[in-house]
Amino acid sequence: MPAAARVLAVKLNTFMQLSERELECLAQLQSKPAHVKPGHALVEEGQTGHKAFILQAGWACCFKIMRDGSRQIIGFPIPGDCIGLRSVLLRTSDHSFSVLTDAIVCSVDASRMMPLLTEFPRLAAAILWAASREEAMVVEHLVSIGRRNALERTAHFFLELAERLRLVGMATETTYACPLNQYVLADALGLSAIHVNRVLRQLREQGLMTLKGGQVLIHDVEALERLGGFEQQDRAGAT
Amino acid sequence: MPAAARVLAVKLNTFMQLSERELECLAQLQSKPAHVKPGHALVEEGQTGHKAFILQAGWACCFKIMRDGSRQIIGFPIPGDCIGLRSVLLRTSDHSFSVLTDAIVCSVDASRMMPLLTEFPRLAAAILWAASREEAMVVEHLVSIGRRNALERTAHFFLELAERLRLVGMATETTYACPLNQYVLADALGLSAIHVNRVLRQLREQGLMTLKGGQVLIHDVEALERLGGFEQQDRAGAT
DNA sequence: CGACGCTTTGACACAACTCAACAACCGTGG
DNA sequence: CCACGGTTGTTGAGTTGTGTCAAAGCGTCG
Repeated sequence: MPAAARVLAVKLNTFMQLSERELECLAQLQSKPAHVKPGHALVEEGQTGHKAFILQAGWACCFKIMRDGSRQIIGFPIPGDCIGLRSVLLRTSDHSFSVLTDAIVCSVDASRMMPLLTEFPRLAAAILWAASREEAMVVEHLVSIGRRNALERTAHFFLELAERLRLVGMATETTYACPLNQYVLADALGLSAIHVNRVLRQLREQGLMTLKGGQVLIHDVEALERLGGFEQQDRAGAT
Repeated sequence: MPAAARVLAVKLNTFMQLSERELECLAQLQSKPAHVKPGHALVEEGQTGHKAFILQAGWACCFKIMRDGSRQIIGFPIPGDCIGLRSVLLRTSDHSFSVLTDAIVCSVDASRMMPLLTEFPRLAAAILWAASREEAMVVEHLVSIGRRNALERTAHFFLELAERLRLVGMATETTYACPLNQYVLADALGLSAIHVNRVLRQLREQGLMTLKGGQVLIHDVEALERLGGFEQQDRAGAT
């Protein structure tokens, strides 16, 4: 299996042990990894070509654009995450994806996807599991925007990101690279860019965390978790 | 197949034609329908008993409680919807479910769920599809809270609800029964109950819609859709 | 060097929240 | 039958969090 295609396999493996045969199939599903430039849109909302991708390296975001031009970012896929899984199943994509940094993606052949699910049911279950985890993240995001104020919300966001990145070895306990600027953060957190700035300053002045030069530094994990109402998730799978 | 168990089947059938055998299995998965009283909690957050339910009649909501006691409602399952599908796959339930009116539910035997997915792959695909649709709703909700103001958000909410209810024959073009009070609406819309009241008044005074005595009346669909940025969804499935 | 993208800051406006009170509606029980 | 308490809806006044506008600081890159 090509090295790049292995990211997804590693992830699904945490849910259930996959056989040689299943792993091979998973690998065949993925095209040769392709480089993508920042700003490139992988999927446009409303698009009907049922495309899916697996992010191998780099940062991306999925979002919806409102009529007035503002946008809401739904989430930030990190390496190993599926992009546009839903658009394969539903007829059209209900949101857009674009790449934020130089990235590497494998596209997934959607036409081969459905038969695969039928042929390798365990793989289907694993994918269902991955989709569930993704939905859980969206739910947490929804709760955050609905019932946390800007400060709590931002604290929670960076903690959750830290945890996800740690799982794929892209973060230490207290620091990680984060190429998201304040405009992007604003669209994710449901705030204005200017307010994000104010909030980041507060977090900095209270000695909780710093975002500078694309690097997140968490100074006081405990206090930050208390502020953001963050709870370490048990993300192990079943069976 | 018991009449009550058919709700789900009808829904999945809109995605793909299911065989006799598959339908039968689907029916066997569901327990005898049980009555549930308002306020009853079906699933508690953090609970590890992997239970899932299918709502047959009545209204329910799924939500998360914050440390400070406030809550965010994620969504309102309506008849035919799955409750707690994710908690079967992830180890623990990440949010709570409770019933708002007198309701009828079938519980789904989770231990039989996983083997079933392996044995009836097409059923697994159908369930994956249903899960995708549910996630799309959560995403739309997220966008609403993040980037729409109270008025737009409320308009959008009642339109989306109308559309969903219409699919199961519980709404006409312009009216439906809606037993949600302003406190519940507030927790769903990420607002305070008092502000919901003001918003409802505005909608009423502008001749757009009325919520009175548990009945929603849409006076001007077009204007309401324009206000809420609502787009009729194509919800047909693939294959 | 200037242009550009991103960050930072201040002053002000406004949407939504809080608190407090009251009104309408209900089922219950005297 | 009416009085009652509980729930839900309604309204006003004042506060606060967040958005908007405007402008300046700072790096980087061509």
